[in-house]
Amino acid sequence: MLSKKTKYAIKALVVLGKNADKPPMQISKIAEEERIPKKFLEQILLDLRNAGFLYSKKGAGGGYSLNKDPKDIYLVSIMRITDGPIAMVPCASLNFYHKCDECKQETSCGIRDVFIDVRDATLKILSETSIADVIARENTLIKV
Amino acid sequence: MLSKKTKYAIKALVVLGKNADKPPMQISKIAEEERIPKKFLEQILLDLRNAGFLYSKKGAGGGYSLNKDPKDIYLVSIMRITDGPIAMVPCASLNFYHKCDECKQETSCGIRDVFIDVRDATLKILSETSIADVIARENTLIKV
DNA sequence: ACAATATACTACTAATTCAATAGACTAACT
DNA sequence: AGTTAGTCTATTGAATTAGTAGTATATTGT
Repeated sequence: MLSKKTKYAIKALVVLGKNADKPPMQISKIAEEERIPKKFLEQILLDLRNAGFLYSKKGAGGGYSLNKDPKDIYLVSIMRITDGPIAMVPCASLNFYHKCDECKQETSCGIRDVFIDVRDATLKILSETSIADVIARENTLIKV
Repeated sequence: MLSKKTKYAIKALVVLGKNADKPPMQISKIAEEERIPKKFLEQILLDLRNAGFLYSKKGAGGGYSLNKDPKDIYLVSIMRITDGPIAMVPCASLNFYHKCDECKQETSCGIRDVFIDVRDATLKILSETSIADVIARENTLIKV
């Protein structure tokens, strides 16, 4: 399951993506619009900022805005910041690899082999889908 | 992430699949071979038994054996018993659907739309891969 | 300068889930 | 009867996740 943290992160980035040409948006406004606990969102946006996805400005008239083109923010990057690994087993993770405690010989593990395939299939989608794509999908869904 | 419960379940089924033509295998033996805490494995095997995948026999000479052909036990079925949903968001789940608390209009949610694709990609692999396939993969990996 | 606004940062708490353990019970075989 | 092995329910402990609190810092407008 996706953590709420990740879901909130994507929602916030989508909102900020739609807001791209306007002045920065405040945490409280994003929180209200997306029904996200404000203080929790605050932490999430901070993580995204520290990872270089967001620009922030303090003080009156401040807030958050995207620091990149929505086309260049892929879901996989967000998920790795907020949730960590994409793979369902640690031994199949590219960026967060570690050995399974109980595993005897990883190289010949059939489970790992299958879940490497699952990881690749998931990764293909998540590394091809950007915030701009999510927004585009929403627009399509609304029209239909 | 896959729960340890699911990982242990698959490991146990693989062992039992390899043991298919022999007398039933005891929990303690499976636990030892696969380095799984015995009492925990006990519960897992019980779940799999209650779901119809295993046959069990009490008393001396008893133990567990598969109740189905390893070809007919798909990873997706096991995961749904031990972990529940396959999808990464509840609103994209086929068998364990429920609405996201904070979601306003699900039908036009871009996140859901993407994660339905992820679910389908995952599902394709997991519903095509059986215990027999996992065993076959292991054999191939050992040979190479 | 000062008040108001808004993010930055750290620490903490609550709730939930996951992993594991314990123990008493039932069935089967010798 | 005694031993072996699964059945079943409850409980505990650990880890993770979700959310809250409070203080510090930066920016703007008057």
